[in-house]
Amino acid sequence: MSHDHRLHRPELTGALARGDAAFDALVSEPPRRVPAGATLIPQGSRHDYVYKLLSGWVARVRQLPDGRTQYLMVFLPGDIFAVKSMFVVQQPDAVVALSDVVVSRIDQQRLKAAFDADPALATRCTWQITEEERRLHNWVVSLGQGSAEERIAYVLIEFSRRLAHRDAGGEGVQQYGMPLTQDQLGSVLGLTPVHVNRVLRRLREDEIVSVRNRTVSIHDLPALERLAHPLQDAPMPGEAGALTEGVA
Amino acid sequence: MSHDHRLHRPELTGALARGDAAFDALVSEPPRRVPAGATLIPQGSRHDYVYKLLSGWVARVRQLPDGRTQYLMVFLPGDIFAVKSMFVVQQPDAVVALSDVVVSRIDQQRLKAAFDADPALATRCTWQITEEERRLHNWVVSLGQGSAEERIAYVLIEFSRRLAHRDAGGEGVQQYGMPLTQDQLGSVLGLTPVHVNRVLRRLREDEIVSVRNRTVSIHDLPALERLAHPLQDAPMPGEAGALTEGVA
DNA sequence: CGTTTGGTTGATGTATGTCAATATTAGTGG
DNA sequence: CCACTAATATTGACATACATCAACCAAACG
Repeated sequence: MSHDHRLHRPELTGALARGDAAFDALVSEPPRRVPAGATLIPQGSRHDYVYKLLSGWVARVRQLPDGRTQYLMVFLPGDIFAVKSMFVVQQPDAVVALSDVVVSRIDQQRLKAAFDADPALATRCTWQITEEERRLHNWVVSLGQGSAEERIAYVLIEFSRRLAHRDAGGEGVQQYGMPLTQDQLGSVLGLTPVHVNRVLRRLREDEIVSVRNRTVSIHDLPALERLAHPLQDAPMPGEAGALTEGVA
Repeated sequence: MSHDHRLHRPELTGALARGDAAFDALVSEPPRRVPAGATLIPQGSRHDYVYKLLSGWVARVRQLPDGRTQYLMVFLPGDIFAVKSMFVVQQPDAVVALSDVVVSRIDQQRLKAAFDADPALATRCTWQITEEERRLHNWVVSLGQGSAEERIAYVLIEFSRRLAHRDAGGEGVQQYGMPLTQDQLGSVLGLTPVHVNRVLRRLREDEIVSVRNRTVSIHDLPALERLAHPLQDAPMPGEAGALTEGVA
């Protein structure tokens, strides 16, 4: 968990790190291993745990009564998810493992007690939701205004940034593993899998990105960013910059 | 601020009410009156206040560099907004008044201090973000999967419910004022204003809802709910499972 | 090896966008 | 209260991005 100092309040850095540690300290059970495709939280069920994702990819999914499916959020290692458990009885969405995954979890009641007792932990949890909200805002913009091409470019860049963030704090990574199938990508993007396929083909033919074998290879990052550009948040000063490091 | 006991944890009711009162107690300046169309928070600016909306409608808006516009959230009286100010330096989106509005506000630093000192207030703030997140999830589903008709039906019902919630706690209200222009509705829904117009005409001709004069009149609520149904969150009652099992 | 799952491609349909003109309503100042 | 203007709403003709349907192919996999 790290954050961009142009965006986030730098005075929180310490509290966030302490909150993160406090979270880990509360974990009592050993981490759980969950295979790809498994459901961590079934949709509509009562649920009493909050999770931290240690490795692998996980997604929040909503299935409509008539079968349509929308992915609402993709979580990457370091993310805390289902913080909502502290506030709601039922999770209105399922959470599923996109790849083999390792998570640790805490009972919501224990966590809520600690939340009340430790402001740093409260800050860390609230920060996580705030961060999710930011991503959701971008998501809404993407779905509401973006063309298929823009949405795809955007999501591929977002993944790259978020992954790089953790590993290196660098600009983004040009190649990364991405367990989503084209079908799932469609459900993330609100597009048909065949349309996803066609757009990916075009991007590949134009030598911008290729997505093959669960691997994304960005060949022409500037071009990709140009495509995604209108959807970036905070069109701030110079250019869409890297997310920078934080946290010791 | 009230909540659904089928969804929210009942044990929080007290803390939420206390947190709400704590928020009000922190307000030092008299409420501010803001005229329709005014910008409360400009996009991309540094901002240091958290607000509570006392009356009127307010929205969070994102303007893309090429002019496209997406509304990200509509706030109704009772909502606390810009809680994010406690965590981020810059607001990536503008917040504008959709109607004449009255708000009270608190400096983020004072609020953050109180947040750290008073778990009930922290709970209230975090609850608000959680609630926003829930709405955003529904929003993403709506944009990603809904047809124009479904989205419109859904948004009209959501407004009705949220308004009724506050006033009566009842089911929803059949008639209410709604300051959004068709153009703005389009920016909320990710649709063209002319398409919004056409769909509204159809709904009016079918005697389901009419939107005229900044007033929404629901003539056939069951029909409207039937249209919006697939997009509702939390297929609450027992079943709804359906999503692939597979845990090991 | 056959079966499955995911990917690729074509032909065709449709919901929604675009462009553009006209009507209506809402302000505004005289 | 009227005349003028600017917003907003309405409608039509036409364009297109994306969906749908339906094959076929290529890895992955037991």
